[in-house]
Amino acid sequence: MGTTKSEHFTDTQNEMATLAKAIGHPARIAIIEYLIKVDSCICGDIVNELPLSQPTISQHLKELKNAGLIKGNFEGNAICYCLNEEGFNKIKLFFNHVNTYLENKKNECC
Amino acid sequence: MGTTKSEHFTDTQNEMATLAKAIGHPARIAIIEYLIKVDSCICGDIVNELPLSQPTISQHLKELKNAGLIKGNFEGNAICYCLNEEGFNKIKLFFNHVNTYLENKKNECC
DNA sequence: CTTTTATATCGTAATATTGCAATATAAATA
DNA sequence: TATTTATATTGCAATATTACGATATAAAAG
Repeated sequence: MGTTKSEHFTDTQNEMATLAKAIGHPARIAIIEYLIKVDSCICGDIVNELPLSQPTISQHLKELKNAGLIKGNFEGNAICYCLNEEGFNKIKLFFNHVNTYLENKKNECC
Repeated sequence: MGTTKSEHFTDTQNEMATLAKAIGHPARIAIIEYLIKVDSCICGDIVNELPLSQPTISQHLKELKNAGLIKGNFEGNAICYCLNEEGFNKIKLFFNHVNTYLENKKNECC
């Protein structure tokens, strides 16, 4: 009890859920938006941009990285993170599917 | 401690996080996909489609509804749920922003 | 009115997430 | 080498999520 029953769903469903879940926190949205805004890697300065402690931010970065939404490179003693297109492309596939449906759906029951 | 510090983020960031979080569970992905597959409201039959108990499914439907991703109508003694375009349009705005960036980004640091 | 059918809510246990202080690690610089 | 700088990890408390049995609710069917 308490654990998501991942084994009962398809790999695609679990993967999509993992991606969405990783995006499902305002701090992580803020990180993604910041990466877009500065159009460059973030090396440390993100800690000054967010109202959260360094360990908490490090944890959020790790989750985004594990989900495949950002990737990081070592640059001397700093680490640079930027968006990982691969993860966002998977999300795009899912929402393209949803949006195509919504644009063409026939039933008007609700 | 333990609670997301929503008050430190913008309304848009919090709203987007709520939407993504609602999608961030394989059962809720499965519900969305099923709604698309059958191209009609679901009235009870979703309980037979998912490997989860009726109360658990009811809870997942509630979360999708609260997030604005599905909407429901009473049909006699049943309730019919279908996708709510409004919620998905908000998500679309966010990912359009991300995708536009990814297609045009200049820096190649990572 | 009673029973059936469909769905929601309550209560609770198991687990996951969030956040941070303290500490570790590891490269850069003095 | 010692110190500084940047980031990660550990450990823990607070809270949230997931799941389900039991029960409530409410309309339909009998």
